[in-house]
Amino acid sequence: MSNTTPSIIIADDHPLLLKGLSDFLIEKGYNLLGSGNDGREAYNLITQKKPDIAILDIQMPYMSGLEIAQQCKATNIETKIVLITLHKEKDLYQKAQELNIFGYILKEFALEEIENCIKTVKEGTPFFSEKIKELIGVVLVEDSELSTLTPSEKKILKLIAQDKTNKEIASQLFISYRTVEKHRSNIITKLNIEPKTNSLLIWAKEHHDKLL
Amino acid sequence: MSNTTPSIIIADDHPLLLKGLSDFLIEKGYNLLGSGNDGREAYNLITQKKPDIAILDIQMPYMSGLEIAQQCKATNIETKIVLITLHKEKDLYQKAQELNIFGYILKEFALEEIENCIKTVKEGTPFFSEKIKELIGVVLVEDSELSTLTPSEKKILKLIAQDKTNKEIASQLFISYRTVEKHRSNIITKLNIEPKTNSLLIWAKEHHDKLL
DNA sequence: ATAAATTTACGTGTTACCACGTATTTTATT
DNA sequence: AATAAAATACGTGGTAACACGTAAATTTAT
Repeated sequence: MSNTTPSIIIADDHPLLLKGLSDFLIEKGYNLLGSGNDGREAYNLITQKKPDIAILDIQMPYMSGLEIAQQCKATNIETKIVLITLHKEKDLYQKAQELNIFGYILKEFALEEIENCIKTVKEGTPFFSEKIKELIGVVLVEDSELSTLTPSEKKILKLIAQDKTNKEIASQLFISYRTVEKHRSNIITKLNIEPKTNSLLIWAKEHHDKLL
Repeated sequence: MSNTTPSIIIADDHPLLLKGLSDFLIEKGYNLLGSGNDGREAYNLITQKKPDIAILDIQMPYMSGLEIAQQCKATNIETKIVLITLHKEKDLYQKAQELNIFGYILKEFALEEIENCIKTVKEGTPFFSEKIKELIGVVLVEDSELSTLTPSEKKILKLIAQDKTNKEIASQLFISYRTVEKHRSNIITKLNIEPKTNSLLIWAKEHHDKLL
């Protein structure tokens, strides 16, 4: 492993957070090349300065941290992306595989964890905290359940989550409402949903994000 | 108005944010008496140092910013509370009236707004940003709908949001399930909910946060 | 081309949700 | 004490959701 300080750029649309992170990195002697207030600024910084590491908020105006990672992947920029966010994003794990995301930090993390993360990522090893890993465990199980559904079943599940009745779904998909009912029944069986009247609707609502 | 610098304490459970705010206030020459990482620390700081202003995160371990404001009100501490948060809390406006909350800052605010807020609050004038005020307009309408519900109706609505069936609700409240049905019917009428089968469940789920 | 999986559709029956009305008891309000 | 509001409960009828089974047409995979 090299001993050179990695070059870093950061971006967050929350001024306070950006200041906190910026001050911290400077105090610790990191080679901070620049900071941006939104996704566009962040992306420009990355393409211009080609930093070793980019620490980015997920939710930012103009471009999200994920979109930036996507662009970097597409244009073969080797900057390692570390995402930082408040929300425990559930489907991030898969995306982390596809894109070049090397780390994931929650904002409530202690400052020391950020140093750990930078150190680890600098050496090319992905860094995900324990809390994240717990979450991923749950998600993987749930996703394996979801993957047993056929395309039509997923489509119907999406519409259920959008408050459609069976009849509405049927007319929207040009099929009989009895077919929709059959699909519902099959979905319930596959997902092992408790046998209560509105449990499928409830399930669909709760997992709405995964259906997009 | 006085020209003395107001004494301030701050608290946030996000280290980065706390650092950002702390650094900023110090750089600007404010009289920062201390900072806390959670609600308990914040409350202790307030009771010990009696600052002019306390800038607190709403969501913190042990004690929320709101609970701290409540305690200060109860014990006649004159510290002016300014809340800072990421989430646009919806029912904050009414509470701001009851408690001694003098300001409300969103974390995405520019740093200058914080200075404005401190200046305004120091003079005893509440500070709420334009964005908050927009939100309050919407909330007041929605709350007026909710306030037409009787206590029992609200209780049942909560249970509906918790995925309970009518029978479950009935046995939990020791009333007939027919009574629950009647309440449901009345709630639907009062809230002007669209006449679809599970629209009440959907409504309850969507407004779940307001029912707590 | 044949087998397997998926989608489509229906029958029958149960339970839950919802509308609308009536009516008694309990709780507030004044 | 009197009136109003809220909570309790039932009747009746309609629609939606769900279980479980059967079965044909279609698509996908091998």
